[in-house]
Amino acid sequence: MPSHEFQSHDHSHCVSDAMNAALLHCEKNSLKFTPVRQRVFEILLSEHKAMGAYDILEILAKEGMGSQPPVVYRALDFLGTHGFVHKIEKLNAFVACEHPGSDHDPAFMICRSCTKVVEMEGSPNSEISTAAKSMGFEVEAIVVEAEGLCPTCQDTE
Amino acid sequence: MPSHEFQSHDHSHCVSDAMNAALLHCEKNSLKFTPVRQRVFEILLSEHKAMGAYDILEILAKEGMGSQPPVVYRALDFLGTHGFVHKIEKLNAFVACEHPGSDHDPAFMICRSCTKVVEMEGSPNSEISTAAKSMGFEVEAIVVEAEGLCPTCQDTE
DNA sequence: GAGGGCTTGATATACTATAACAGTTCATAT
DNA sequence: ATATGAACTGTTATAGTATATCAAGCCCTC
Ligand SMILES: [Zn+2]
Ligand SMILES: [Zn+2]
Ligand SMILES: [Zn+2]
Ligand SMILES: [Zn+2]
Repeated sequence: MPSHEFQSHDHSHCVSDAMNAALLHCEKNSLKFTPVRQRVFEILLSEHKAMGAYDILEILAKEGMGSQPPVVYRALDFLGTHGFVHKIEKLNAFVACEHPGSDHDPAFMICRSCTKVVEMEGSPNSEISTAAKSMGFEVEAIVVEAEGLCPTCQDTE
Repeated sequence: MPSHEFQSHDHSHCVSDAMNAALLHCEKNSLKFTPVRQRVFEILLSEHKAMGAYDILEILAKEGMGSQPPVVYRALDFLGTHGFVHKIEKLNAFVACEHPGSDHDPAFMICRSCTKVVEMEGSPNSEISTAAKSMGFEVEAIVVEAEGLCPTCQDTE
């Protein structure tokens, strides 16, 4: 399966896989996957792009699901806590997780041209953990965000 | 020299080394290291901690060096462009660079307890670059920020 | 059916960052 | 020496991101 998310692909699978994983996980852990939370997750799943909280809020508001910031921030907090979405610190924005179910420190590639965001496979940060450990630093979470050009945008430059 | 910046150390060396390197670099490249820029850099050098733009601004204002946000953001932009300071995306805050002179993608350790921030040696992100390259992604800049507990704060927990 | 925990609604506010324009300074070119 | 222009600073206004707080509703359970 070399088709990764920068290339065109059957995106409906991304959506249904992620949503099913989330539904299952909430079911198993008695988490309340409420309409607002579910809708925010759907919105983030619609594309492999990061969205700002206020962009999401605007969509929610149009649909009559809450029009104030705390609504969306609370939903994002829930989704983040349970690993369904990640925050992209560099962009102050949020993306749906592409590796649902697994507990992981995500690492991202952000295309500055098409603005797509893709999660790397396998959390390639053992090197960082090692470097930190060698200084006696105990790592609890790692932010890794690579910005640049995706394969498609390199061609069309 | 295993004394790294989480431990107590002769910090005046950090300050003077960084300031000298900056002065030299500006001299060599005909950059205008103006009073505001120099003072902002000094403020960031005073501790190995990240400071918010408005924290810096507050100090500047007390000293009569400009009291409006653009003043500090412009100074930070200059200092960042020329590699004297880095932004910590996770904190929306800024730190003085600990490896002046070298052009580098920084990588940080952030202690959540004492809030000190230390730059790792050697930009340990070849693993990430490799992973990205294998997907055809061309990396231009990398954010690496590890959050956790520094050696000192692990003991006192 | 009363209590308690969690979710949502709503208001207000805090925090972070930039746009735009005016005034100054300083180096350079005529 | 003066004009020109680029870059820096001052200032006002505004945009964008995030949280604190309190009130009201829902759901589970005891
Ligand atoms: Zn997809
Ligand atoms: Zn993920
Ligand atoms: Zn020091
Ligand atoms: Zn540095």
